[in-house]
Amino acid sequence: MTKTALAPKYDPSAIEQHTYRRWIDGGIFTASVDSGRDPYVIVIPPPNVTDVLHMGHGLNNTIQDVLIRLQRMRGREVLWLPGTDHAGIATQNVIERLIAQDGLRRQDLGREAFVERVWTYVRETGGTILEQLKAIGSSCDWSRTRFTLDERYIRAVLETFVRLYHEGLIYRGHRIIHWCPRCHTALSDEEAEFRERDDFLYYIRYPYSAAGGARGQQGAQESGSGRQEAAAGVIVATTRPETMFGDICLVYHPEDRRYRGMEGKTVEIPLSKVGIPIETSTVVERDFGTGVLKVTPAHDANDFEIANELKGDYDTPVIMTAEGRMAEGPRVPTGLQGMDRDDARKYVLELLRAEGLLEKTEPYQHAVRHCYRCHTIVEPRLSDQWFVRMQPLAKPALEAYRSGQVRFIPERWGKVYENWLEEIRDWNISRQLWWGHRIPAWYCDADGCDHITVSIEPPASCEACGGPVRQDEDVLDTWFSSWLWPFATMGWPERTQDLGRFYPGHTLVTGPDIIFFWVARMVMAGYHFLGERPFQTVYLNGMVRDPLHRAFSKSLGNGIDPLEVVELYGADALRFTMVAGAAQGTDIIMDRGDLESTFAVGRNFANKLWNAARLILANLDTLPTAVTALDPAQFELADRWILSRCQRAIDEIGDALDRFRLNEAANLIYHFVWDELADWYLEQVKPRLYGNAPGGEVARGILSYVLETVLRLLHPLMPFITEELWRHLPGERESFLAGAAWPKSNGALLDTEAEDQFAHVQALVSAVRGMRAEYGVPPGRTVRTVVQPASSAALQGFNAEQRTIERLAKISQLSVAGGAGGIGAHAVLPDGSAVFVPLGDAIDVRRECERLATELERLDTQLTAVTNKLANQQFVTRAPADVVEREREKERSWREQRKTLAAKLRSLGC
RNA sequence: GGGUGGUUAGCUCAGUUGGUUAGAGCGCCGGUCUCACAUACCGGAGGUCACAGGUUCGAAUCCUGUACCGCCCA
Repeated sequence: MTKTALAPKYDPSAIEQHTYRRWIDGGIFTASVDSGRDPYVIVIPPPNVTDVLHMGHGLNNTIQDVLIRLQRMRGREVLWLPGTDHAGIATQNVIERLIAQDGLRRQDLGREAFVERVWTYVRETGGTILEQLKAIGSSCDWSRTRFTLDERYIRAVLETFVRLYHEGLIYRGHRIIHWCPRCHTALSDEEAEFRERDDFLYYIRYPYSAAGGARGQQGAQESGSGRQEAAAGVIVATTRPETMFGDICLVYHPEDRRYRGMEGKTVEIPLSKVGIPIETSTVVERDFGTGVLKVTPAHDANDFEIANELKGDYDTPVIMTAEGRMAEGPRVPTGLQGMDRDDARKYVLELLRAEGLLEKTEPYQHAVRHCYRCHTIVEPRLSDQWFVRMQPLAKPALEAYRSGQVRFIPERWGKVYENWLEEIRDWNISRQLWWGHRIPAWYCDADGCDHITVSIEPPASCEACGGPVRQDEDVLDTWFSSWLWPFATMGWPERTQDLGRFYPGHTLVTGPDIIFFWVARMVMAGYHFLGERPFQTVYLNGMVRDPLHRAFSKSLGNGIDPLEVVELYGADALRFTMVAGAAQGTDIIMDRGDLESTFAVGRNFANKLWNAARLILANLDTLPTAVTALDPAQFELADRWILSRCQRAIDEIGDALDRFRLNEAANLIYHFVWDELADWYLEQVKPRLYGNAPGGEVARGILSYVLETVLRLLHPLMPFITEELWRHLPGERESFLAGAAWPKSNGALLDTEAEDQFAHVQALVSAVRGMRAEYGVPPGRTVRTVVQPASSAALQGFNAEQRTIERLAKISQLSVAGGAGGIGAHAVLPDGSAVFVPLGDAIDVRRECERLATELERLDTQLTAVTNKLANQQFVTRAPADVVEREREKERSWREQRKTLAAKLRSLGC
């Protein structure tokens, strides 16, 4: 390996791109179909083809990469399959905005030219987000990159449609759907999100029609009002007065006494003066408004259903256009025709007020559906659309969860999934867009034939009558293609090698916001088309939010650009910070105002590792001896200690990762590297490295082993820096850390005794440092120290590491013997060992007495508590034996400490 | 309206099945440019674990209720 001196500061920009290039050239990320290894597969949640990387992608893909790199190191045949989604509405919107700059609408271009325009854009920019994923280290198999509009993928989508149609699971339906008047398309239930809105409830009088001859019935008015006009009609409360021109009747509950006998009477719609009857329906909520409901079947889903139940034979008058403007026609007053729905509402209210038909207005908060892409209020609209019959598909998906075939992390999301599937409704998959998979259905134009030909290949003529056909204008919901992602990416419906080898997959990592849109539907599709679950575990990561807990969004400008973070602090710093900061499934808060402190953890840690490695590598000029080839008899206490701690790190980190506790794994490796390796072992080992102490070979062998192990353990989290340092390790090993083996712990190196003894060493050093600081001993000055060990472990530790203790605590001479009394600074270690630092004049006896007295007081409080606990028969008999034993141990040690402390107080004459 | 998550140090958060003297990072205070690292080292301060009840020998952890913040569904 090249032996170049490492820079004193870690500079990620100098190595990241180059390192990524090397991985690619080495073919490390490419999955093999014939390796014979056990596969491990993750399919990426495909980002929109027009997306640019944001922090949410950053977190999501980092988690995937950690899992992928771990399994790769564990020897699995790993496939992380990347790709993008054509994102019908979103992408079409982008291009429409683009051509709008030239004053063009898509209709001006025509369908073909417009779609070609989108393709041009997608060819130019579609790879952007995938390139950005490389900047954060994602180890995807780029040779298998897919797009939902790849030729083969289109084939899979069409095949799916045709099959489901012939199975009776896709049908054409005439009903109210959610319509976005801005995007000009239908939406599924999931795509029409509820949002709370502060609105008004308008109480409108529908006068009795003159023709109807209804006379002064006491009707909808509050009894107290007693106003004369009250007699002249029925009052209806609505949030949408502008839709009243589409009313077909008014309804009240048949048991509502207030309106008894009104059934069959006629009122007229204000302004338009169209006469409509009054009916009854049991679905009316009597408590709402006045208890009378206006029924507008073409513009409200509930009303549509109510209308279907009514006895009378009614039309469903449509009074609004696809653009959300008031329609032309006899029902809408001419002054309103062509007016936008919002303006129409204002104008209608104005007119009603003028005519004295607006009884009252009250504030009303309610949830209104909005388009999930452009946030425009959705317009319920009656139309013909294609639907998927969901119940039969949901069944196996539900069963998969209940039987544990598909599990969620965190578990609670499983209930959300289950609940949605239980109450599933049919899925509207038609989109009135141009960008997407065109629906493979052809309508017959022949007179009297209403056959629909559904096939993958365009039919020459109607398959029923041979008449001329024309294709459905619409495209399919994007999710109708992405629900096939786990297998369509692998070549389905062909039985490809990839499909045989890599389906089913293992883990899906995504956000809880798309459990319905995507996760549940993928499970359905997996079972329906392949008879198997698409993955076993769904890991749902949290969202990235700002300090006010708001999701990052472009309009708020509160987002953090991951690429900016990569540039400033490096991809590893970004990754580590995110993983360490995001506990399982919880949101992560990041402040764009203070990037420095937000990412300090990761950046500082990378630099720490870099420098620890720099120290070690600088001393490995000769090939170090393997740990297993060293003579254990020559190990110092610290050697045994670090080796033992290292084994625990291996086990604990592996365990945390297996449990998807990525943040625990991050914190474990952090503390092992920083607190144990750097702060203690590297300090302990220096004399041996610098050659003035024997044992250099042992030290170098162990350092080399520990560093190598650390690099392996840390690689999934911080791939770049570890791969770079890997190159500098002397000796023969795997050429890429990314392809190297995950470490296995060696039970023979576990050494509880060494850990125990070394803990006493650490305690002593800390105690002396503390006393030095307490009395302001200058850092350069050495002190004498006398310690009286209270346990054999302490005694052995102090003896074994006397030189270390002296060096780290700046002690001129450490006496491990009795007689630790007199004027000076005093401390007691957890096991009761007494420490004495004779500071002579520097000591203020009164202050020392106070300090020790405080200590004693604290001990007494604790002792009382533990003594009471142990005196409690209930506790001793009911608590588990090991808990009781631990309490006894505490009491022993505190009593010991107290004894020592009391003696010190006496000797100081306090 | 139903469901669900949260409320722990100034800030961001850990705390697995109830058994700690409640932890971390950042920030703060004091001291050090000690030959790997000032993106560092050493020492330190800081919390009645939202509130009120309850279960238990024992509650940050379990139960009930309240308040506030969030998300999902209707």
